[in-house]
Amino acid sequence: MTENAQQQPPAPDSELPTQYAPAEVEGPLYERWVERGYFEADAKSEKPPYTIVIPPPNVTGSLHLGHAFQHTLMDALTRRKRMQGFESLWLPGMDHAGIATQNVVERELGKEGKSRHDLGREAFVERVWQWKDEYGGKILGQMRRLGDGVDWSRERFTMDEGLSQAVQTIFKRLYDDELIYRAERIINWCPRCLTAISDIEVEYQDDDGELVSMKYGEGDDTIVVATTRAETMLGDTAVAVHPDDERYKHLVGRHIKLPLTDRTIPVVADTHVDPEFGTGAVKVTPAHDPNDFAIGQRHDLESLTVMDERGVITVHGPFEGLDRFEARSAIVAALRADGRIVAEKRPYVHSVGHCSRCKTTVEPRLSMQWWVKVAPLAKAAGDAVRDGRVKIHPQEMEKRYFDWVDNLHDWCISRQLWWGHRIPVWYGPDGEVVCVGPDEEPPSGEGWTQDSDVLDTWFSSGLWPFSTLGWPEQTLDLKKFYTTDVLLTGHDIIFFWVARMMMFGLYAMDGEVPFKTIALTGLVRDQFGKKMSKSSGTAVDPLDWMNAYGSDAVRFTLAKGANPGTDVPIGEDWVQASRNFANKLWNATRFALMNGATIEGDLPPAEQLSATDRWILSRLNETVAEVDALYDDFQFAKLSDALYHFAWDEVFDWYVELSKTTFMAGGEPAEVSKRVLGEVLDVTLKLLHPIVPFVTETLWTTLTGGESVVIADWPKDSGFRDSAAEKEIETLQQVITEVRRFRADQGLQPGQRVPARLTLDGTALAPHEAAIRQLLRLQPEGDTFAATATLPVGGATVALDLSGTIDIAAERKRLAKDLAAAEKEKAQATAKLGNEAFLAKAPDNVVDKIRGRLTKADEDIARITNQLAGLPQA
RNA sequence: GGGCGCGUAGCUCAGGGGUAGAGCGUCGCCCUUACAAGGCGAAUGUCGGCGGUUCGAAACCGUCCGCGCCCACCA
Repeated sequence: MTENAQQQPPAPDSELPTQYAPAEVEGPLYERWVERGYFEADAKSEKPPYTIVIPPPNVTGSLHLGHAFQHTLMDALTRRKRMQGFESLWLPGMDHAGIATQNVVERELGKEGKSRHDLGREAFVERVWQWKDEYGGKILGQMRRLGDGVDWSRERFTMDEGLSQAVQTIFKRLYDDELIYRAERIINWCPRCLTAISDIEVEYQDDDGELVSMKYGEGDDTIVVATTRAETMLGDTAVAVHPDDERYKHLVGRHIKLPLTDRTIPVVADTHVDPEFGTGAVKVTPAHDPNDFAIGQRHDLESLTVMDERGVITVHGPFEGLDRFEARSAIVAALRADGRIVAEKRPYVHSVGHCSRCKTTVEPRLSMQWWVKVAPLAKAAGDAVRDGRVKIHPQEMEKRYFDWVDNLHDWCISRQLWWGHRIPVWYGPDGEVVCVGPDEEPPSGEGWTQDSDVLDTWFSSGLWPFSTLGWPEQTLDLKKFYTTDVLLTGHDIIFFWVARMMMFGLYAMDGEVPFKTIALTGLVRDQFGKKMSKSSGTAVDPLDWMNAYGSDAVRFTLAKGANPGTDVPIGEDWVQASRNFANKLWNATRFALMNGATIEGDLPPAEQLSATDRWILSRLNETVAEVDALYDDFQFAKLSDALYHFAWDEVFDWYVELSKTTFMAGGEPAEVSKRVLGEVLDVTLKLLHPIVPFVTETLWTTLTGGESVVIADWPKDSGFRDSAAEKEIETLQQVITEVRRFRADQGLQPGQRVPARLTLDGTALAPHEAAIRQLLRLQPEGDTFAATATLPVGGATVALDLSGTIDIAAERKRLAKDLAAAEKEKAQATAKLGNEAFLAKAPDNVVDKIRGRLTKADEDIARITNQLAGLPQA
């Protein structure tokens, strides 16, 4: 609190303090909303449903600005729909986040000097549950702080009982439909996490490597192959060349000696080989490279695995026990000693896959895993967008979605982890394989064991839009709230999550899409547009800002940055600016309350309203219409901006200022204006509520005495428009601005009262004389007039004389500058209107516009000339 | 290698065939009884370069330069 604020006398007619203190205001409100059940949706309601399921945050996480951003938008959408009379459901929950969470708990264990194997599977999983109970809810508290209007009675977790049921049900169904199968293939293996990961969990980046060319074979039968992965040569079972490659035709079908081993390997011809690349000959390691595996299949080659799950060489000999990278240099050294290295290129930049969880270099590995056959599912997922049943917003993102679903490889879903949904498949003593459905007893007896793997975490989150509503049970919730309306999430998880929900949703719900619209957001960045990261210290804990400036300020800043599909920069200065806006709302409402603004009774009919009143009501309705249209197009930045400017520039800086004169004069116009001001604030606060729920709740309930703006009716455009009043007030604003500039140029202090004579008769501004005098600090009359400002009003002119100490030279200079500008304008417009091609081809409204500019320029020139002539000689 | 997007005021970004916009920052005056977290006023741009289409281009087309992101089995 500033000294200044403390010196303020308490406002007599207001219960509100002079300054907005978000921490005090926001605190109690959220719990009250929850207690009153405002966010609980009723499946039996007659109202039309509006559903958003939250992208479940990982239990390992805490709220970062990216969450705050998306949550603000989802909250705004569901709050608005609730106010519009929808049965609005925003369903919260969290994701068990398989690898991520297991890694975190393993790290914890590591601090105690233990590994998960010391505990054993059951105890370890128990430990993860404990961890989840203890820390997992952190983000839920942060959601409350942010003001998320979620239905806590429906909170879900991707490993809760219902979800497990759903997972087992769909697994069984897919298995029976032969859309889930088990196969041995090359998979992406993380030698640190010790599990398979799917293609999209691999992040490629350019790494420095070395491309070595090494000579295989003896005597005349030699061939040079190039590789970046020399260590895999221990597992080579062929050399491949292109069938048309004349250089090697004589070798195809022959066997050559593989160096450092006692094996010979065949030379095979395969069209996959690019004769232009390197030497045109490629070593083939079917067990450690997906391409080589394919070649191996075609030529019936043996697959030799040369390293274990940690990437340690297992081949007997000098390299046994070496890590894969140590083995690489050791083998290159050994080959060099043999004179078999014929060329080396280093550094050789090439793309290398890394585990998205721990950044370890991924090792392609031959392994038995479970797979989802995605072709038919992906086809349906693509078609649903192609035929418009699901809209992707912004539309440019569609292409990215199609590129993926239309070129999808089968999805490896088994993970060699302990934390997750266990694969519901049992193996019998005689090789039987039984997939167990949710209501079935697993086979019992000697020798039966369950598959030890768990499912990819995205398998269960792929079921999220319907499993959270009770599927596979045909619940009331499912009936009422599925298909959900909007899926709002970052564009970074289109493939991980969005596409999988589409596939599973269509499959499980008999072709009913999981959501009507996919709204993709950008990522939150710092104030310079740079990526925020913990390591560089640029990551901000949103709680810090929420505590300092209020949740509303953080929310408003994020909403203002939300241009569709683009990244969102945010800086502390901007949050401060939003806090200032909240404070402005606060004080404007205080002013209104102190002056008796009211929402009692009907709005007076238009005949009883002043032009000022009609102007602001006209603008109010335009704003309602504009905001509605922007909401429907997910244009959060624009609608926030529109509200910001309407409230601040038009309502607070003009309507409130103009109304002061009306209030001072009293009488019937003052009564009318109180009602209009109450109306304008009532509607404006409602319009702002979805984005800044806390401050609007406090102000709206104080202003209206209503129970809560959360359950208030969303404003409707009454259709009232008054373009004449808008024009009139616009002119008034121009005149006032012009005179203010004149005053400022003359060095008159803003508060200094200046005697002045207004000649407004016969102009539209006549009724506004009192307001003009008030806003311009003009005294009723003056004796000596030193300078004349003559201002244009709707065709006529207003002569405005100002007395005081006038800097004639400065005024002359300014007018000369304005005159030059007006003359230039006139010349341009004249040239344009003299251009026959322009007149012939330009549309009428443009020609009219140019004519208007010419008229205006003429008026300006006349006015300025007049003023210059009226200036006393220096 | 393919695809998408972006280059507009000091910074972050809107806009979009017919006189260049916002917020923040900057400068000047002011505690004008809602608000100094405020008010009023001001300055600031060859809208990335070059060509083309057009009566008119910052906007449309082509091309070049710079930047970002996504995809790809670059041995």
